Amino acid sequence: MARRPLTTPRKDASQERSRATVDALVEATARILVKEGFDKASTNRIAEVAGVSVGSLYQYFPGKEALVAAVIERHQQEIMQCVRAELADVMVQPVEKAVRKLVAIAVKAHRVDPTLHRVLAEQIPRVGKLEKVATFNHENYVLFRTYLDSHRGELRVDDLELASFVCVTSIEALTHNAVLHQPRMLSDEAMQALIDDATRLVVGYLKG
Amino acid sequence: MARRPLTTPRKDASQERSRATVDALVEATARILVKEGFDKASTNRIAEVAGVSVGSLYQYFPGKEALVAAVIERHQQEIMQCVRAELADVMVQPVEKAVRKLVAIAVKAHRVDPTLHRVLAEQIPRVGKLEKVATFNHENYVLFRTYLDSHRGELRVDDLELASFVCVTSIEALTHNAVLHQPRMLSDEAMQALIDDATRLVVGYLKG
DNA sequence: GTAAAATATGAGCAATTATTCGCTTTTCAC
DNA sequence: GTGAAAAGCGAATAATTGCTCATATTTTAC
Repeated sequence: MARRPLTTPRKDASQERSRATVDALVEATARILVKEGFDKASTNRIAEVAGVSVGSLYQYFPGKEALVAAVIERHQQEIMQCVRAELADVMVQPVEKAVRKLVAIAVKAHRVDPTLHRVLAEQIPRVGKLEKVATFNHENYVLFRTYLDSHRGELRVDDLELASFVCVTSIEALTHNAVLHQPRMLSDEAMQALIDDATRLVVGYLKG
Repeated sequence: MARRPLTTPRKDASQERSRATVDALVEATARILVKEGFDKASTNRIAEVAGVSVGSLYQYFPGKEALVAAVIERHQQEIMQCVRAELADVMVQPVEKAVRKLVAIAVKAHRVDPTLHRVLAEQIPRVGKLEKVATFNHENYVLFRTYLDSHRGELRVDDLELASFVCVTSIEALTHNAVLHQPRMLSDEAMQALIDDATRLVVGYLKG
């Protein structure tokens, strides 16, 4: 078998300068996605906006898809960072308190760079490497499942798998649509009303 | 001002042969979307698969976006055709019956060509002409809002706008994810369990 | 039949986009 | 300081795609 040509794009950036380059490229991709949309995000354009040459781009990313994937990953890291701390103490709360908190957290998560979030949700074709990236929700699902397990006594649902699916899907959809598509719900009072109702929806379901 | 050149793509297909061409193009677009994905759907490829020339394509469609839009429209027509009849009698049912029926209808709707539905939901960037096409849900929203209005007496929600949003969003998300992402729920019993739970979720919320 | 209108063709041009590679500059290790 | 490795450069090339137009075929109307 022939050895892979040396021209294969390398991946790791060991020096600080190169880490800055990688950063600039990801940041530029995000900015273009938000300001100009997905189809304007060509490799040449990204490099230009990042202030680096295309050559450098291909040194760290095999193509545009990888850039977009990096943007998504970074965005999810940001969300998780802002959310992880609050998740811990939800686990030991009774159902009503826990669900209310979870909904609030979901809203908060969707308010981290909502414009980017919207573009990622609406403009990025989930193909190739981007296919699995939407697995974000699975983590939530497992966590919620665990919570239900340990509070089984308070609940009137028998199929916890199904219940987790119902709750996580509903909370995610409600907060997502509210933040990204319902301008009317952006005020603090409106959002509080949504949190109240979403909580009532889910708690009513769980406690029969 | 200069007159638009005569080369502007025309739109209507008056003869039967041309209607067949248009049909073949839309059908080919759908097939490519499903089998090869969005980015493989170039105008040349679409024409090739349809068995017509690119020239003919541009005679009826200004570009690829219009083709995709046509596919979406056709798909929604198919769904509506299969659903409209059932919708009518929901309006006069009491809450529990009505919601259960609505959920069942939503499931049915998502089972009309689910593969295409999935591609349309996940791979098509909502830009340009495709931006508004996702307004599908708004129709559901208005209809449901009307239903709540005329059954206000049975309900324990005060903000009907919010309630409509909560119910429609939840039902749509649950059925969509169940049909398209949860292989485990495809069996008839599993689907019945989902319908039961989704109904309980929404009815519990509406009747306090 | 025949002329006009409608429809179909596809090679080919234009424009865009992805990607490479020979070369320069910077940084690191000693 | 010096050599080697890392990082950066960008014009040039390759590949893809969108789209037109001069020409050919089919249909319609009379």
